[in-house]
Amino acid sequence: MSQMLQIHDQLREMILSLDLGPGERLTERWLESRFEGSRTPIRAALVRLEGEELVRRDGRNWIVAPIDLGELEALAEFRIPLETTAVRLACARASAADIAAIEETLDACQSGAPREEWHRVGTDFHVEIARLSGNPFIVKAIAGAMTRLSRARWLEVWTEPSREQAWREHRRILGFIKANDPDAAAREAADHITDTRDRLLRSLNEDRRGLRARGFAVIGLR
Amino acid sequence: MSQMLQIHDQLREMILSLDLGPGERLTERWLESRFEGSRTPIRAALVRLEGEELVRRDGRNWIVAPIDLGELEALAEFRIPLETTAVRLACARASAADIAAIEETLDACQSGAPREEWHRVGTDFHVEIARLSGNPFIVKAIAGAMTRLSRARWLEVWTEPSREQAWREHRRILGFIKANDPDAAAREAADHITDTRDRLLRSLNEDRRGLRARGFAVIGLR
DNA sequence: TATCCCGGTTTGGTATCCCAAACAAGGCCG
DNA sequence: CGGCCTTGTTTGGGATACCAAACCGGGATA
Repeated sequence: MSQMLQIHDQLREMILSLDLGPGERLTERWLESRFEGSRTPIRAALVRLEGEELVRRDGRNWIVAPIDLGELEALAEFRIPLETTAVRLACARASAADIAAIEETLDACQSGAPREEWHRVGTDFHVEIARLSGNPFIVKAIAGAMTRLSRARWLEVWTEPSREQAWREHRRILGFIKANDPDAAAREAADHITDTRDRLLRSLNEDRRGLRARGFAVIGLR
Repeated sequence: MSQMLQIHDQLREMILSLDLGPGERLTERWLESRFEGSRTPIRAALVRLEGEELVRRDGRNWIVAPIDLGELEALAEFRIPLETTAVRLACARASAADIAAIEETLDACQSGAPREEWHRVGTDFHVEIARLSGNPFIVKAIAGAMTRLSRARWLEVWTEPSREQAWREHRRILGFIKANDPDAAAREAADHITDTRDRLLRSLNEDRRGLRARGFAVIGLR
């Protein structure tokens, strides 16, 4: 693979895993030594990441895109019509095998699994469901939304019950798709998005102090 | 403005206006002489345009993204839930002044206006409506969708009646928002998207010969 | 002591250079 | 005569060189 793509992927991973702090400045020279490549591929990777809004310009400088917790509401508002549409289409179009494959990945994530695993599966679920819709625009839009959500979800304090709750909701959505009940699936999907948003916001609100202590500027959180 | 952004904007314009044919190869050296800049900013512009899917890689080469007329259905399917949501939100959130501003741009486009004007206003309308929703994710998604539609709409043979029809539908959507009737606005918006898609597909189907004559590969058109 | 100014340093923006791989054309061999 | 290989050219990928602007810090000054 080209060096630029390697750098892009690594940098992306570092950003999404909060290895690089939101708002942190990135100098091309630092990245140059960090990745042992010249500025050319680094620059390309940065431009690419800028398109994904994971990196942003601040004047002439590059910075890791800050997390704006205020956009969590807008994000849910955006996801609801898309995901309800996605599950409706999935009812009409998904094959039993596709559904079974998603069921398997859900089952593979047991209570004991590491947090990274839960995080990834919880995100991928929505993208995979979107894929069942067969509509590439919906898939890309949801994938983008989940990416934007991803870092905020790392900030959340995950309790066992809330984790189980989300898992059950995923399971229910999938069940309604399997049962070919588009209305119920859509209702369940919308509720799930709302619930998840509320859980996330509640957790962040309760943990404001903890967030600040960990050095996160809690911006946009009402 | 930086040279890279100038190149990006110009190239983007050339692509969207079909000045550069879909599928046409772009060599960095040609762009270098065309824009009288070095390869560095040109490559950055290309990477950026790749993110907008206006340019694509074909092996090691850069090409102008082909038009896939087969995605027109998926595009409508994607837009309907988003735009119905947008108009609903607009009913709740838009100020009279915002609505009036859009009305004005509609009125400013009279029958005698050049085709470019109609094209632009017809595209911008949807983005402006989305903006009334106050949700930046919806705005960006719809803007992206309209960009993807843009080139296909240039291929359409525009008749005076169909142009008037679209204008009336825009007017009606706006009217329902103004009247604060979200259900009617949503229904109208969905119908408009469906109608527009059908008009476009019908026109392209009837004009297959013309398209081929103009050198367009009619791919993905059922 | 607070402020302003100035020069040195760092940074991103651009131009060039080098390279390996892809490509195309021409010639060689079967 | 046709297919294959060779070789010269073109292309994109990466590295480096150079520049102007932004930034920073220290010293002079009010």
